Amino acid sequence: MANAPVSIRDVAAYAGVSVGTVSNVLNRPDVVAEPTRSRVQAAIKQLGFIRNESARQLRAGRSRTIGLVVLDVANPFFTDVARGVEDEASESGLAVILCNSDDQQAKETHYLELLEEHRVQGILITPVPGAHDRLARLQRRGTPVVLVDSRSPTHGQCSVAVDDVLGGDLAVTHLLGQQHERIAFVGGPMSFRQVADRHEGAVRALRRAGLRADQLQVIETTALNVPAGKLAGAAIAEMPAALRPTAVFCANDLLALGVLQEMTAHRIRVPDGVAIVGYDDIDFAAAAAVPLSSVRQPRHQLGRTAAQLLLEEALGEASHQHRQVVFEPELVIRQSSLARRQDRPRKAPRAKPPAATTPAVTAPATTTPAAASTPASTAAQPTAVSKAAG
Amino acid sequence: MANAPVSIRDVAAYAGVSVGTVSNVLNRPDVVAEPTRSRVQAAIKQLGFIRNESARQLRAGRSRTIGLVVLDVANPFFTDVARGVEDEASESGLAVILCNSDDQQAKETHYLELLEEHRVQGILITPVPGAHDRLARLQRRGTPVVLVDSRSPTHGQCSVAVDDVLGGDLAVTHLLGQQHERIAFVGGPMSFRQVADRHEGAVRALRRAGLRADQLQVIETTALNVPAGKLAGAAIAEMPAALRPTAVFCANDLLALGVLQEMTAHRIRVPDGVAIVGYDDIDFAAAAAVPLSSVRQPRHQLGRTAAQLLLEEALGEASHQHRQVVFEPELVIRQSSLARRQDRPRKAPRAKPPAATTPAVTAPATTTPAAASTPASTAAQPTAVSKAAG
DNA sequence: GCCGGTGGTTGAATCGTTACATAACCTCCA
DNA sequence: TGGAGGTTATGTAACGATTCAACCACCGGC
Repeated sequence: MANAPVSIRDVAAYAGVSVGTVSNVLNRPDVVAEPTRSRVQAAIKQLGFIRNESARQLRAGRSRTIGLVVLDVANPFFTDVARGVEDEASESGLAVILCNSDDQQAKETHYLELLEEHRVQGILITPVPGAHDRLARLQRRGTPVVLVDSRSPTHGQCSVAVDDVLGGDLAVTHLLGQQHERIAFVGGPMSFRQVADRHEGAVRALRRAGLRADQLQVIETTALNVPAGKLAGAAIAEMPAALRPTAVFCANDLLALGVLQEMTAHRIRVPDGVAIVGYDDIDFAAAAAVPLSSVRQPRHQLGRTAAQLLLEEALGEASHQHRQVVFEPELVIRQSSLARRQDRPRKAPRAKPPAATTPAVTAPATTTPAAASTPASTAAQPTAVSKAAG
Repeated sequence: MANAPVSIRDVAAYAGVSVGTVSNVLNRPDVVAEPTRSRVQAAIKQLGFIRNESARQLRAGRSRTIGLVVLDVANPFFTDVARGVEDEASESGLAVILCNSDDQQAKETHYLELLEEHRVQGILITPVPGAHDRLARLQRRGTPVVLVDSRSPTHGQCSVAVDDVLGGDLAVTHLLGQQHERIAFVGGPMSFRQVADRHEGAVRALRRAGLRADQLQVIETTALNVPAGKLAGAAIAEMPAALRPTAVFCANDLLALGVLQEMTAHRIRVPDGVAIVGYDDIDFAAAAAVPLSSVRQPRHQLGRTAAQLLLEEALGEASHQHRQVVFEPELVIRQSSLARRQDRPRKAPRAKPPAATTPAVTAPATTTPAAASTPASTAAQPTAVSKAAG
C-alpha cells in the first residue's frame, strides 16, 4: 500500500518549523542554525521524505536533465559516446535521457518534442539527415543543441565531430600501401554526413595516389548495421573474381563485420581474397573472425566533450560562443588488411615502410599526409577548434 | 535569444478564452465547440506553445516516465533489453530514463534516488547483489519495481527472467555430448544470481552424466566483460596442457570473447584445443573469430514483458498480482564448440573439416533433457508463471 | 412563463518547491 | 536605554497545467 506521499510541508509540521526552513535545510544548510537543522534532518529521515523533482523543475523553469538522441543504441559506438556524456553530466548532477531515433525521422521528431516538453537543459544529438531546420527552431525557442559526430553547416550551434575525411583517407591510403588497387567503399545512405565524408576521404587518397576517382567502387547500403553489411558482402562475393575488389573500406564496423561474415560464408579468405578496413574501432572489431583493421574514434571523449559544450552553453555565462570541435581519428591496423606476405618482393612496396609485427599498429599521425597541417597532437585531443558568434 | 517561454495563459489570452478552455483543447478536444477549438489551436501554433511536462507531472503526482537501471550499457544484451522496454513504453506514451549502474552499488543507489525524485511510474532494474532491501523500501514508498533478468526472492514484486539453471545445463550437456570431460566454468562474481544459476546448471548436467561436481573447474571473474574474460583466458592458457580444460563454459558472451581472444593469442586452437560456449547469444557472437556457441535469451522480449508488467502494475487496476515470468533459453551451436571430428579418433589434418555447412545450428528443445518437463513451447514464450499475492 | 436540461465556458484552487521580503530575537556599543 | 547590526526563522507569492464546481445561454416542454 502506498502511503500518502510526504511533502516538505509534512516535514515542516513534524519538525515544528516553517516550510521555508525545511527548504533552506535542503538547499542552503549553512544558513540554518545547528539544532534546527538536525531536527529537520531527523524529520526528513523519519518520514522518508523524497524531494519532488517536478515541483523543483517547475519552479526553476528548467529540468536537471539533458537529452541524448542517437541513431542506434545497439551500435557500440553510440553506447560508448553515451557513457562519456553520462560521466560528464553526472558530475554536474544532471540525468541523461537516452533516446534512440533508429535513423527514423518520425522517431527523432517525437523524441525532440518529448525532450522539449521536459524542458531539458539541452539536447545532444546525432541527427538524421535533414533535421537541421527542426533543430534550429528548437534552439530559437531556447533549448541549446549540440551536434554529436556531426558538424554544424551554419555554425549556429556547437558541435563535436571527428575528421571523417581524414579517416577515410587514412584507411584507403593504408590499403593502397598494401598494393590494393581495386578498392570498394561500402556504406550508406550517402545522405549521412559521416558516410559522405568517409567516402570523400577515400576518394582523396585515391586521387593522391594518381588513380581516378571512379575507380573506387561504391556499394551503397541502406543502413549502417550488420545485416546491411551482409547484403553488401553477398553482393561482393557474387562478383566474378576478376572484377571483385581486393579490398573493402566500410563506413563503420558493423558493416565490416557483416561483410566479413559473408566472405567467410562464401569461403573468400580475409585478407588474402579480400582485405577489409572498418570504422569506429568498436571493441568487437578486435575480436572478430579476422581481427578487423579500423579507424578509431575517441568515442568516450566525443561524448564527454559534447556534454561539456552543452553545459557551458546551458549553465554558463550568457557570452557563450558556439564552437566546432574536431577530433582526429587514428588508424588501427589488424589482420584483416595485412597483405599476405609483407616482406616478400613481388611488387616493390610503394611507400609503406613500417609494417606490422605487433598485432595492432597505430599509424603515427605524422605518416599521414593530411595530418601535416596539424602538428604534434594526440589524436584524442581536438585539433581544430573554430569559433563562431553565438 | 530565447524569447520568453509561452504558457497556457498566453495562449488563452491570445485566443480570447480562459485557461481552462485551452487545457480542454489539449486534453479533451471533444468537449470544446469547433470554432473555439480551432481558434485555440491556431493560437498554440502561432505562439509556438509547448506543454510544460514538469507542471503536468506536479499536478498529476507522477511523471510519464519509467526508469531502467542496467548493469552495463556497453553489453549488447542490455541494449537489446532496453530496446524492448522502449518499444513497449513508447506505445503508452512513456519515456524511458536509462541508467547504468556499472555493477556499482553506489551508482545504483544514486540512480534509484534520482528516479524516485523524478516520481517515475516505476523502475525496471537488474540489481547489483544485495539491492533487495533498498528496492523493498522503494516499493513501500509507492514506486513499483520489476526485476529484469533476476528473480524476486520474496515474490514481493514482479520479475522477468530466463531459466539460467536450464541454460547452464544445456551448455554443459552439449559439451559432454562432444566428449569433453575436463570442463571449466568461467564467470563471476558468484553473488550475481545469473552467474550462480548458470553455474548450478552446469553442475546439474555434470551430475546427471555421472560425474562429480568438483570436476567442474571454476574460474571466478570479478566482472562480466571482455577484459575479465581475457584474464580468465590467460589463466587457462598458462595451465599445463595435460591439466587444461578441454572446454570452457562462460557466464556470458563478453567473457567468452575475451577467453577466445586469449586462446588465439596463445595459439591454442578453438574448438580443437579448447571448446567454448558463451551465454546471451549477442549479435557479435556469430561474428567472432570462431563463431561462438551460445545460450540464447529472448532479450527483446525480456524487456518488453518487463515493461508490460510494470505498466500493468502502475496504471492498471489496484488488484494487481505480482507475477514471476520465466522464459526458456535455447542453445545455439556454432563452430566454437564442435568436436574436431565427431567420429574420427585423432588429430585431423590442420585443414578444418567443413564442420558447419549451416552457419548456425539451433538445438531443438526436445533434445535437451531439462526441456522434457516443459512440453511444446517456443523458447520465446514464458513457460513458468507463478503468482503471488500483491 | 417557468422549469429542467444541455452544451460551452469560466475562474479559482491545487500540486510541492523555492525565493524573497519581513519579522523576531540577540548582542554589542554609544 | 536605544538603536544598529547580525543571525534565524517565517509566510507567501510565484511557477504552469489540470480539475471541477459554478455559471451562462439557449431550447423544448408543459
